[in-house]
Amino acid sequence: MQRWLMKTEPDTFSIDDLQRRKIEPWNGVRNYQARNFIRAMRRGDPVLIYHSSCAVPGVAGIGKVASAPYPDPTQFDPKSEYFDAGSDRGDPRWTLVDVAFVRKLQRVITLDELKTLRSLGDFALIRRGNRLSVLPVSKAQWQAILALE
DNA sequence: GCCAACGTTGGC
DNA sequence: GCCAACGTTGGC
Repeated sequence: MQRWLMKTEPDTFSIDDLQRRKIEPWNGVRNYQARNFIRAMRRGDPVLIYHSSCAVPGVAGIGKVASAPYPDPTQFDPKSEYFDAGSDRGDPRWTLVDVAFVRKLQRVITLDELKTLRSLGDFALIRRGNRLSVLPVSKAQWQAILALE
């Protein structure tokens, strides 16, 4: 089992939206490194849901991977903002998983707090200039983050 | 294959 | 809204 962190912009899709929907196809990831992490996901893997590009960026809740990785259908939909004319149906370029709601945190654990957590070690989320929207979280990092709740 | 231009992400 | 970081594109 591996642990992950997935970013979402709460103005577009927040932890509350995930709670209402219960399960959501996590479409629109269009970065090869993030895609490769998605392809390594397995059903049941725990996921930190992170709110980005908002007033208080931080970890807002917990989800879990609820499907095997499969081709992101939006890449073949010309009407979708995620359409990719270069993707081949025989060998789709972009992959997603379904993410299920597990719980909201009692409070958002902010990026500011995470930056001060020495125990996180080298963590991609708090590296300067980081833009990865899907990244792995070690067991130690997972526990250190949730200990702040 | 290099690299300048351009686009996107995301914190502030 | 600004801008640093960095990925992608395309001319050469």
